[in-house]
Amino acid sequence: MPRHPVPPPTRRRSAVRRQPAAADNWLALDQQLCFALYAASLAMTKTYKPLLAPLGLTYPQYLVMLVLWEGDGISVSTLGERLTLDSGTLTPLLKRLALLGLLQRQRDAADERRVLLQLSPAGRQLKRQAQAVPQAVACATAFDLQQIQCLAAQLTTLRQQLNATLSKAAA
Amino acid sequence: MPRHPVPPPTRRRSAVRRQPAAADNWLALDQQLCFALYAASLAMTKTYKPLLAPLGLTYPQYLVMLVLWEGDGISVSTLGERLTLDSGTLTPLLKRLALLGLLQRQRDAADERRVLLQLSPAGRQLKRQAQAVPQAVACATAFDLQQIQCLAAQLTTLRQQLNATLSKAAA
DNA sequence: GCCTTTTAAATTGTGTGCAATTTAATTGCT
DNA sequence: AGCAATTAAATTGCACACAATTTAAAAGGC
Repeated sequence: MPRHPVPPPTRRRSAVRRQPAAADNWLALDQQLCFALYAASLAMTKTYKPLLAPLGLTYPQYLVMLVLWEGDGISVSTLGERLTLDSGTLTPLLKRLALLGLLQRQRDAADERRVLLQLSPAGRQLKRQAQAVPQAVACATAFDLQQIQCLAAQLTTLRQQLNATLSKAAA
Repeated sequence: MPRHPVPPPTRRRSAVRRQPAAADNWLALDQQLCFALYAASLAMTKTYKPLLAPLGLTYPQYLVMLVLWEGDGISVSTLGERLTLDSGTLTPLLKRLALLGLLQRQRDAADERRVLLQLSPAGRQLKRQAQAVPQAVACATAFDLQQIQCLAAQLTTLRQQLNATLSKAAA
């Protein structure tokens, strides 16, 4: 029975002033948001997996298709801004979607640097099969619509704030 | 200027009965929770990166260290339950942490299947350097403590509910 | 005690994410 | 026009995540 009896507090650097608990708790508190976010995101991905398997899509691929179903003909960088992903992630992913026959990637004649993304008929068709996915996920959350929207709004605010902080740090 | 004029709605499969908008909106609404979660999680990871770089840790490695700082001597699978990660992810990650000299991995003498994780003195020392990280992140969120804790609680509930649904589906 | 079943890690292979670099095309400045 | 600076994708290399398989050890049934 390898229950660890809490490794004796070796290295209590001088008991002069015991940290007022708050310092220790920060590292636990931390886990409450960053880890809660991390674990929830992984759980969400796992929830989608069996629902997307019949469509032949991974979760990030599904997110790309969501954007393109709202409007295709956009460039890789526009897609990247929408999903906060860069070409390093998107290029191979888009090549796979092209290989699946869901879209075409073609250089913009007006600006040869850009690659424009066009859904194929099969890619458009797939939207119908995807219609059932969101409800299934909403059901899996056991949250009502209000809770879902409220939580989503908070997360969006959080993301924007984090990105704003990151932008400031870069400057 | 390759502004795309919205590809003319080719393939409007028979205008017999226009989908009542709700069906279309589900795929957009969906993006509000699952994508909000996804993007917020990525933004959180990016926020941690510069803060963890001085410690020589990646974000998942930091999460492992958080667990071990709360109590080491645990097995890989116990750690995995805590973080909802499996050995396929943890084994190489733990080998890197061992290579950094932050922990030792050793077979449990009482059960040779298990590998127990012991922090090294350097691993324990690192906790002090990590003390400043949570506050810096909390600051970057621009949320107050109440908001952070409330959001974390909702995300934990969400994760538990999703996992419960996944368990049921497996049965 | 033997043998099947279960369990714990490790391994293999695929698919992200992202930093850093490279390549190619456009823009801006003079 | 000519050239430096900028921009868009692609590429390279590293580190997760995870399904599926493998290996080895322990547990259970008879």
